[in-house]
Amino acid sequence: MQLRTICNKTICTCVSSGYILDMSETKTTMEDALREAGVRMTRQRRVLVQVLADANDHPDANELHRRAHSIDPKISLATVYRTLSVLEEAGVIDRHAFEGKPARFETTDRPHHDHLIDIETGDVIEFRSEKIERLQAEIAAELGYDIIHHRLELYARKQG
Amino acid sequence: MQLRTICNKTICTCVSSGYILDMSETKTTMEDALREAGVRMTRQRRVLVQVLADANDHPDANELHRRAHSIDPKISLATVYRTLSVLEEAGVIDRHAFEGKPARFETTDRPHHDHLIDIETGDVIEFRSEKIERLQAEIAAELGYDIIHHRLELYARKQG
DNA sequence: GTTATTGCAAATTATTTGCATATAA
DNA sequence: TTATATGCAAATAATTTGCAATAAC
Repeated sequence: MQLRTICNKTICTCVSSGYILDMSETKTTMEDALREAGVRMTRQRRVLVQVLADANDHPDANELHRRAHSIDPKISLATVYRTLSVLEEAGVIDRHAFEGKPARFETTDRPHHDHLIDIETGDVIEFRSEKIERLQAEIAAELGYDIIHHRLELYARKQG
Repeated sequence: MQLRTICNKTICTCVSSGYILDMSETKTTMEDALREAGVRMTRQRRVLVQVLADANDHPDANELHRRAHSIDPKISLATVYRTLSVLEEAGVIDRHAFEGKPARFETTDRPHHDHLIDIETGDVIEFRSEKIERLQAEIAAELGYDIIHHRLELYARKQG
């Protein structure tokens, strides 16, 4: 299992594949995908895409606004929220609503994964289990359903 | 796999154990547990415990208030919220925050289970998979964590 | 009798929306 | 040029809280 620690906020790990990609290309890829989807590229959207591509944690709307604002003060929180919905719609970001807390976002450039949340610190660790993925699909099928998406979160405390 | 359908709002199933218990005793059990925990039993709390014990779906605070109110109009929404926190704290109910929607509650009298949410209708189906439970614990352990609680939700659409 | 709980209304938090103006295509 | 996006401020939705009145133990 590969493990990557980034600041004291977020840890990214890829349990099975363990591959890490070049983030510098993420922004371009996202913009391409957005044009593809017919999304009008405004200055504000470009900034937000930038901020999201650069983020290696799971920031919420407020934090994204803070970061975007420091690059270009001409960007409002309302636009951040509206843009996040557009980007989510276009499939370039994922929205996670962890317990009670405001929604947090991340780009979809890495393969699907689930999250372990450190309940003491709020840190987020990403992981992926093929077995669990498979079992989920089996269960849904048994119940006569197709999974559209799912959410697996482990709220945990460091051992020892 | 056992399956129990209740109104067009919620379906309860127990994948592995499939046991169904006598709900008429749930209220007494809850009140006992609460006294045990040193929780002062007010008229409002008794009503809410009643409503929760009778519920076989996953009502939100508003709906619980509606039901409680119809038994005893002298109960406010604020008290419902406050009581729900007390009951959760005491471990007699679980709080679930499904995507975006307000939190929904259920008694903890049945064994732990996860949820499949029908994204068309909002229906909730309960299921349990020992294998997934085990895998989760293994993953957390591998990352050096102990799971305090977790959340697995399958957002799905009926087949065909 | 003392301390915790209630109801009410006001506050808070996260997010959304209406509308006049600005901007991408 | 024409539809779409933006900023601002006000609206909404879910939940929480302060405080004086009330009820549990």
